[in-house]
Amino acid sequence: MGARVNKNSVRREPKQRRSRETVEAVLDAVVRILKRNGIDGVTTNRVAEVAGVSVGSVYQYFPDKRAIFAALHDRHVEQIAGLIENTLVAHAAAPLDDLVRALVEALVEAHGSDPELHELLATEVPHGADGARAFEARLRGAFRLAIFSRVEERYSPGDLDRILFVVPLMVEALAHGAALRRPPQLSLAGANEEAVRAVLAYLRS
Amino acid sequence: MGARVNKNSVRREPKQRRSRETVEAVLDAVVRILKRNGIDGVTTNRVAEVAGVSVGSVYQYFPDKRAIFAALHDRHVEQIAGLIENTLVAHAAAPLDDLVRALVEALVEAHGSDPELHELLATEVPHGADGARAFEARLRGAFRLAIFSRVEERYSPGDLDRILFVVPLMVEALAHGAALRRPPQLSLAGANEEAVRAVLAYLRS
Amino acid sequence: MGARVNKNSVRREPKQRRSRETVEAVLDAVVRILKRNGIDGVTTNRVAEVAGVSVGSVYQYFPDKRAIFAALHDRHVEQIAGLIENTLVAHAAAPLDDLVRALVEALVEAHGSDPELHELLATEVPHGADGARAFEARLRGAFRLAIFSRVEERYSPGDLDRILFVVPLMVEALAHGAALRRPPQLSLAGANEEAVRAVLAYLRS
Amino acid sequence: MGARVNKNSVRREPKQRRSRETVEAVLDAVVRILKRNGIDGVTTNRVAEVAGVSVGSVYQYFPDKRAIFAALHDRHVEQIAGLIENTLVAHAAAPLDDLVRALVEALVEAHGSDPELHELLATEVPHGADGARAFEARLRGAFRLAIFSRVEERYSPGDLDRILFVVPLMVEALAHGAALRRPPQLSLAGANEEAVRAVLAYLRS
DNA sequence: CATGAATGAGTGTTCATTCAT
DNA sequence: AATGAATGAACACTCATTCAT
Repeated sequence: MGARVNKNSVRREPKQRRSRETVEAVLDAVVRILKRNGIDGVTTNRVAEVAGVSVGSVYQYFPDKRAIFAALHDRHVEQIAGLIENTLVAHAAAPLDDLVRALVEALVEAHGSDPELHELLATEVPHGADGARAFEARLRGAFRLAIFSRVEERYSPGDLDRILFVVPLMVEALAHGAALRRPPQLSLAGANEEAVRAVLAYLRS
Repeated sequence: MGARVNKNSVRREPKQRRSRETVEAVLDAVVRILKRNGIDGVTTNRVAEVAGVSVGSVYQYFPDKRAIFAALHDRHVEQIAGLIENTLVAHAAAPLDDLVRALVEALVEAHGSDPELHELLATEVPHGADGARAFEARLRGAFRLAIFSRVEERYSPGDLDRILFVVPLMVEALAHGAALRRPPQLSLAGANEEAVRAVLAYLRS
Repeated sequence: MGARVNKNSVRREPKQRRSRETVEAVLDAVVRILKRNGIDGVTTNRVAEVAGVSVGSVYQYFPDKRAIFAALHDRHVEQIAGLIENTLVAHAAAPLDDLVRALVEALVEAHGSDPELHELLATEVPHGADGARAFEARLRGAFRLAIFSRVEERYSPGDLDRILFVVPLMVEALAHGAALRRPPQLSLAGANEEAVRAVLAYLRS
Repeated sequence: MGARVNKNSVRREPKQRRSRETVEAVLDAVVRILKRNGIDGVTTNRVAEVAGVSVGSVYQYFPDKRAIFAALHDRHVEQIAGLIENTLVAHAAAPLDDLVRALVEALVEAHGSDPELHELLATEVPHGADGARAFEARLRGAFRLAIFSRVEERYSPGDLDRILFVVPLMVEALAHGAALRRPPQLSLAGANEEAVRAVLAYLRS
């Protein structure tokens, strides 16, 4: 029986791994082309070529071109949300100041590590309103977790709603701004610090 | 000489008015199509048709398709910036609380009055990184004006840079969020209020 | 006034002529390719090339590929129907024998003059059931005219329906057969003659 | 020896049965898809799926897609020819009138029992000229048998050729017409009757 | 023999752009 | 300037066919 399970799993797993690998390869190819040639360079044939698969295979995994972009956005959102969740776990026992600082820094880092990609994703790669809303909701979920897990903080449900409305938007906007829209006079560290201050000022008000 | 100037002006003005009208008609046509058929429905030929001009005329005013989108974003940015500037003038003598509240409300109103368009502009209509940066810079300019004009507030240059980094991003993000990303439990007024609180908390910190 | 009419007509006519010419060119191109490369050689791009126009222009006149085939069938049907109507006019005063003989011969000639095309049209070029029915109806209309115009023949409405059911089918089938499905032992003239005999035998029964 | 033959036959037969079953399944699948989705819905992959076999298996039995269509036409021709042969056997001793009537009715029935399929086969499913000629020849063969078998009828070889040219074409055209191209005023029975009359009128002339 | 994932040549079609009128 | 028919490069996508398992 154990053998059977093994047999099944060794049969199914490679297929699933293959799938994931292909999907990742396609998404990476899109990113590479996006950076090299801009959105207009992203043709399904070129994506396939750069990903090292055939066009047909691309269409095995994505119903159409838009779906590729949607998946790219999803992957990105997932990365950011994962980052937040990790940060929260790592600072579960730390004072609020430190958590907020860590969160902001993590997001700035996320935006800053590949600013070009971020810009591209936000400004050129089409993503329906649903995608944008999903991003917000995912972020909110991550933050909800972060706040719930802190025993010392106690909020009424109404407070929680308001905080979960303000904080994700603030952190995302300031982190994005720190990485990509900093005015020339402001250093990255300074922007970072100011973002942390703003969030803490709100949380303490 | 006066005659010449007059002659020129009567000749040029109608022409310029004609130009502006055509440009506006084209931009409005894009918006209409965008809402009805999404970004993929926006073809230059259809834009011309809906605008009531010929394709050729569209190309008289825009070098290529991207330029149309760029102009659309520019118009939008200008509207928002104008709004801010108007609000600031109207509340030049008001207490800071009131100004901030008015600014937030004005932006929420701007986003909320045609949320569909906003969403579309932000998520579907391509706009290079330059466009996004220009938006930010324009907003910053409007806010700088708002702050400079208040004699009672005095900030060091460093403070000013930091404030001009944080506030526009916050206000824009929270107003956008209040109009379009509000969690179900939160009323528009509640979101408004919370946004104001957040901004004031930061400014007073 | 006459000048105005002229002006209008010289302006509109060339456009209409242009249209018809393009449509004919496209249809002729399809026929040429069909004979040279078979149905699989008929690609819209090749059709355009052979017709001496751009693909875009082809799509100005035909909504899609099937429409081209439909138009080809229509043209063909019209040619045959026209042939029948001409024959009938030319033999309006002739005895019935002669008319029938002339009709059969005209149709055999029509099928036989370009047998390859006929075969191709019937066997390879897709044409929905509607097309086939339209062909039949058109033929029936031509024959109805032929029979009505002969004062000497008098049929009850029921008879007429039956004749108009049998004769077009017979004539078409036998003429097609004489041109394209003749058994080896039978000469074209012999087949012709036999077809005429069959139709007359029926009409006299 | 007998043993060997047996051994071979028990081994081959199931295989052959399997083959026939697969072939039939494939052809039935084509018919089903044809009716549901038209000729453009007929893709080899879908055919395989609907037939419940793999694409690979389809290619085991058919060298390419056209061969599937050819087989479909062949099967259809065989059904009709078989029908004629059966009818002839059943009416071997009947008067000519009855035989002709039975033949016409059998063919009308054949066309009428699944008119949609017939239409599709004739108008959409490509079948090279060879196929059409083969159909004609097969029909002719069936009729030749029918005529030879009647001892009472005596025709000269020339007569026979002419009859074998006219009758199959007439019967096929009229039966097809009765089932699928009847004018609105004419009942199926009436069309039937008229077709019989026409054939008999010819045969007696 | 059977399978069905993978292939990639090739297709129909669109649409930004031009330019003769 | 304005027009809009014509262009044709380029694209998204399909599907007949293969072949490693």
